[in-house]
Amino acid sequence: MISTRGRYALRVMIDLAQQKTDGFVPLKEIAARQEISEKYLESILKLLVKGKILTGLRGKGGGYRLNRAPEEYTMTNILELTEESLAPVSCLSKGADPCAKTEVCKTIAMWKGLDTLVRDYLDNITLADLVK
Amino acid sequence: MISTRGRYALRVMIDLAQQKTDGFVPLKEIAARQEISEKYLESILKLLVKGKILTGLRGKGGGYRLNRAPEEYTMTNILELTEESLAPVSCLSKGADPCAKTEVCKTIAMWKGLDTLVRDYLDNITLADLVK
DNA sequence: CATAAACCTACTAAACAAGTAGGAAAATCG
DNA sequence: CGATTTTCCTACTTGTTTAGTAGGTTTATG
Repeated sequence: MISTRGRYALRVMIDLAQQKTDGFVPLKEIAARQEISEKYLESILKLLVKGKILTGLRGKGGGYRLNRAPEEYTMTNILELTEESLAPVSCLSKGADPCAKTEVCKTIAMWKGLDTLVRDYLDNITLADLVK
Repeated sequence: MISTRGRYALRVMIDLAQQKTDGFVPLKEIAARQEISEKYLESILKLLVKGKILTGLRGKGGGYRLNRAPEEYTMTNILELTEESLAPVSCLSKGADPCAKTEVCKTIAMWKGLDTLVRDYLDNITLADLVK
């Protein structure tokens, strides 16, 4: 289940993609438009900056800006920064300790199939698709 | 992300489907085979009995038994009993309070698409497929 | 130098996951 | 009946995560 964090991140990205200016947009404005607490949003934007999908600029005239064109962001790009893991089961998470029962596990193929299905779906939707 | 509860439930169902006897199988045996704590497993089996996919019989000679043939159980049938919700976002959960922003939400179509995708996938895998 | 902005650290409250403990009720068998 | 086996039921614990808050520091502009 995608968390509030991920859904908010997505809303921010959409908000930024919709701004026609190519300047920096202050958090305050985004928070107001999206009706999300400034402080909480701040912690989410920090993740997006750290993940290099946004740039933040301090000081007067500063704010946040997309690093690429909306077509260049997939849902996976955005959500993997906030969600820790998009895998359906923990043993398929990136860097998970390998399961001792892999050999006898009757379910792993099913989970891998689901993982691929979800990932393909999210990889093929871009920010531009949502803004349209 | 599917919880331990859900994964254990699935393992139990597979375990029961693999028993050739059509009698009742005591929890103790399942727990031993699956290497899961008896007490924890108990709380999971309670959910499955409550959800009517297993029957429990008390007393000597008692235990648990599948209610239907393995082909008759879909993954959704099993997982929805332990997972609270299989929806990708909370506003799509059964009985969720409707989102006030539905009208303007740019993401709902994407989430519905994902929900359908996952549900179709899990609806078309049966317990029998995993036991094979 | 004032102001506006991102950045950073720390804290809180509530919910949930995973697991534990102890006993009550029911069925069987001698 | 009475011992045993088994599910059923209630309650507790412990750790982690979510969602959010608070307050201050750094950086850039005019």
